[in-house]
Amino acid sequence: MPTLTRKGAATRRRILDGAAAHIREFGVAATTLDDVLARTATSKSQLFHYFPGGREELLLAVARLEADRVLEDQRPQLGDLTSWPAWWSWRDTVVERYRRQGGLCPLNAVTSHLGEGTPGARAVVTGLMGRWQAELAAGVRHMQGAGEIDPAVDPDRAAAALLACVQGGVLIQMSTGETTHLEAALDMGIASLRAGSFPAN
Amino acid sequence: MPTLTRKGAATRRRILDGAAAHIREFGVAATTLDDVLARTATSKSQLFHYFPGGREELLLAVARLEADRVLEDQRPQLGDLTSWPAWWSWRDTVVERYRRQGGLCPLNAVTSHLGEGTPGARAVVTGLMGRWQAELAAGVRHMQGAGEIDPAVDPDRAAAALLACVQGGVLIQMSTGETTHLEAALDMGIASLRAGSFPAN
DNA sequence: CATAAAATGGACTGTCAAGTCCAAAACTGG
DNA sequence: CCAGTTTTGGACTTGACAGTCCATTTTATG
Repeated sequence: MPTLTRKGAATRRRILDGAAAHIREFGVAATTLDDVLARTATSKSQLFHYFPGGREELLLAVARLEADRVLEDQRPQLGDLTSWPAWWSWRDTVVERYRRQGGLCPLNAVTSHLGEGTPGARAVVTGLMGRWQAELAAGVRHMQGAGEIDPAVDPDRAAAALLACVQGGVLIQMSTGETTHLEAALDMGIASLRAGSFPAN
Repeated sequence: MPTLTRKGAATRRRILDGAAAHIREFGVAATTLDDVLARTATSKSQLFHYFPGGREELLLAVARLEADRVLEDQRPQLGDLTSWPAWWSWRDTVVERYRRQGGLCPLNAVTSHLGEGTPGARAVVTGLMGRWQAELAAGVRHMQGAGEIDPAVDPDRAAAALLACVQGGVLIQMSTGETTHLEAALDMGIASLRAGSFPAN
């Protein structure tokens, strides 16, 4: 594996960012390697130099990039779910983030295009879900510690449900273009936490 | 548009079913027209005879097929949400349906491959969501009529949240292979209905 | 400045799959 | 059985796009 010079690292990053941008704009199917090259003013040999695995490796890298972005875009609210106002503030952040993104989810697009055959693609999504759920669960535990949530609630299960609310809301937004479902589901999820109306198991 | 003879209709159906089956087995990306032809013992000219729009039209037809199947697989429970046991029974049906399907959703796969460019693809999903939500909302209204759900709850909004729970649960199952999230979200959703812990707006 | 390693340009190849075409066969209704 | 329509076979065309290759330039380092 060749060591990257500063220039090399910059080129690699340019390709990666360009690919991500093009995908966000036109979708995965409509993104060819040549498109990326044209947009980033690079050549084939460069792309294959930095991504020896070709298209697949590049898409996977984009997936990782987008996955990281998802959590970053929820900072700092996601890491600070320590009061009801904080939960609502997180809710608003999420809704706003996806509203801005418009009815399309680059991460879902990329992984669904990489498809089942690619073990790496699944891992990226699974990892993201795991981290996300863990942070939500931490928030639930904190609220339990503060006596705001019934201690009988299973934090992981509650976090799982909440995560599903977000995912479902976003998925539906992808076809309707509206965030109505996302908002309704989040509101219900948080209200449910608060009311302690979670089933025990 | 030529009128279909009995034989022609049979061939068309064979192609459609074969395409759907192949997609469920290998995914959209790994499904070429030639694959479908081989599996269904038909020829190119037949495929283009019955699906003049080619691949895109075929995929759209598959999407419609899968969309219909989604609701059908929830019968009769979905249409009969008239008591709490009925709601739980519906819940079990949904979970079981997706467990059987395994971690992959042909409908999502197809539409995400058709991508944004295709107005028809969106319409199929939007239509499905609309019908689904309407049936859930009807169930909520019925329960309100029976005095089992707080009349202050907005049935459409509650149905929207519930639908998001299902979608999110399924989406997560696509990467984890587990139905844990789906179950947690559904349990929360129904419990929330029952407890009347829905936010008013 | 010399040398090796890394970076770059871009032409070239091979493959694969969508879509076209026409002629032959089968079916329909009278 | 006949004329018209639908159905079928499968070869052929076309285009696109991933991936290869090698020559050249640039950069790092002692």
